Amino acid sequence: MINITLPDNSVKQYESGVTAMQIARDISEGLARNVLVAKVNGDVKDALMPITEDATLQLLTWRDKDGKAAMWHSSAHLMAEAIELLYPGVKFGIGPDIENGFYYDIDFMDHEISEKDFDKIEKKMTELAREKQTFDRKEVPKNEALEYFNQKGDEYKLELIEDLQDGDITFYTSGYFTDLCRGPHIPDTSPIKAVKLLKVAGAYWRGDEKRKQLTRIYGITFPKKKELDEYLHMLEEAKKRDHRVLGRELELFTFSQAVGQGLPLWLPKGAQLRERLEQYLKRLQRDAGYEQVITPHIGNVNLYKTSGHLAKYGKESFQPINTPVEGEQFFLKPMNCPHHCEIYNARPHSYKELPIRFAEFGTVYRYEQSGELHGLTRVRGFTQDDAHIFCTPEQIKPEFNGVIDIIERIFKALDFNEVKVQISLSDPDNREKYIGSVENWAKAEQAIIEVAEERGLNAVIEYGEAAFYGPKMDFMVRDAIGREWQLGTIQVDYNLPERFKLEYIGSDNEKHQPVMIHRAPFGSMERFVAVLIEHCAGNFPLWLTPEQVIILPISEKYQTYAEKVLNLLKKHDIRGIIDGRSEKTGRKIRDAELKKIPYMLIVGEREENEGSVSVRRHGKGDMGSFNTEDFIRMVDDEVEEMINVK
RNA sequence: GCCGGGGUAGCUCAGGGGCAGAGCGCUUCCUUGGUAAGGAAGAGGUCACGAGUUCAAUUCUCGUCCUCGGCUCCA
Repeated sequence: MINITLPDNSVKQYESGVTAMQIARDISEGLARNVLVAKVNGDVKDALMPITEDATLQLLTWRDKDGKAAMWHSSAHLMAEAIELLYPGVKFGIGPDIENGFYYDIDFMDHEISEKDFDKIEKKMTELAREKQTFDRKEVPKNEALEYFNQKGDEYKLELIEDLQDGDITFYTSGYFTDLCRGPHIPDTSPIKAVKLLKVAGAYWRGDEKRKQLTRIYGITFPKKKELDEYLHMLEEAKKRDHRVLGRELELFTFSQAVGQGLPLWLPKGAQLRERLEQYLKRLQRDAGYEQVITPHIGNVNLYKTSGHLAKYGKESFQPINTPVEGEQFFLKPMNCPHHCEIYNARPHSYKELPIRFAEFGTVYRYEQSGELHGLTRVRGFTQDDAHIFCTPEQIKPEFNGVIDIIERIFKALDFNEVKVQISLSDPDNREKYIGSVENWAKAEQAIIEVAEERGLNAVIEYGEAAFYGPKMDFMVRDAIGREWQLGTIQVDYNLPERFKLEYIGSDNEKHQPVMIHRAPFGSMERFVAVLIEHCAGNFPLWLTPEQVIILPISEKYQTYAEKVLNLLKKHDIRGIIDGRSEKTGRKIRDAELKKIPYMLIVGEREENEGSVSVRRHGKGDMGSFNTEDFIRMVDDEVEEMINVK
């Protein structure tokens, strides 16, 4: 007999060899129907795998992340089975589950495949799923495994098996399809009720661009049709929020072929919005002891020799600018740090001055690969909300705290309420790839971990993810429809202080090297605005939005009164416009709603007589009549509340 | 950079070897109104750019640029 500990800490005894499925059935038939896989002593296993020793057991269903993963991985097998039946002779690469669904990389040989074929494959998958095919696991000796795929003529699987140890190889068979697979899988195909193939794309075998490109088909499955519909609705919603579409509709930014790929042009409304963001951050930074600096857009090639960037990125970036002077070369700056180091070096510093914080909205240029460019999230010219903090090793911790204060204020002011933090530290088994002393790294990493703990940040620590020059902390936000975006970053740097020979005189009258901290709460203005647009679907917070108020006179007779109201708003720094067209009120309201202007003020005879405005809130409807002064106070209060959140 | 879609009016898109199309938007006129589309008329195009095939190319072929979905990359 073995002891099985369930999540509620109750312990049950079973015969050795019992399966998770049997235990589930023992608890309730309903649970057994929903079990997809099981976590046995912390490892996710097939629900039908015999358990032969004492174990903690957690039964996983569609509600669990690992349950979904198993379902989608099994769906990848199901898709492969359908494709093998429809296109005999195709060869298979790998087919894992991913965050949303699964894919399979397939060499279709002579078959042409496109989205037009999805319908046929989906139908076949649904048909096979209804057969309630079981996923049967089998351990296979290496030579047998090779023999199987040799006969099948699948060189991709053969290559995968070559890399595996004899004894570690398992096959899963479902219906007519057998695949090399570690598992785990769901018990049978019956939970796969709704199937949708999403897109087809090319992907190199093993991610190597020198090797053959396979066809990758992405798909997703659900246990209920309704859930699939909801998912597809979410995708539609995401499409509507696409910042490239909203950016055009709301006249925020554009691109021009004539100017060049990946070089955004900010339109007046977009520039206004961006400037407001910059002003806001500048104010926070001024209060936190930062000093603004301004540096040129280019730097002499020698600057980048010193920084080391030339050797690493020179060929893959924008090429140098030549001058009439033979041999003189300048580079567009790909980052602001070297310039800021030179500012630091402009005169000697005492320890009493530290920390020194230089801030600059610095525009930089990086030659990103053409296929990587995407709207405002990935561009070739962008502005970082950059700052560099020069401090002593002891000051790392308070400086991190100060930066996090700023980042948290910003996220709150912009309604990003779910924030995750990733702390990237060095790989303890691979010390030699990092620059800087072991003691300094330990000190900095300790400081970062402590800060995260003391502040109760929702943080994960990743060892080996640090840059060669220092550990870092990255901030991820979840947007309104559940997608995660990486925004702010704080990075410790031991490299540039060394390369630029940065120093300060300590209390011991000796020279010491300061630590440099790079930080950008937004990341870049471009990327941040893109994420913000998609987060709020273009409905910007009142304090930030280009036009806060639109005045809608009922008819041209009230144009003068509308102008009077507008002037009053202007005096209180409220941004507004008048829709003076000879259209009906219904029409003006509709257009203002589509332009996502937060407040609509309808004014006619009644309002003119009373000195009032009829207020309509975007997306919410009629709020009734307000004394104009009261309305102004309401707007002021709403703006204050957003900006001054603690 | 690589693979695969695509580029026709400001936007969304239809069309197709021989007169360039629709809806929305825009302009003008009529209408002067009360919480999501009032009516009429009009303007607007080198069919991305360059070459080739053809009596004739927006349409077919090739190249370039741009764009979209992936892959790779990301100081």
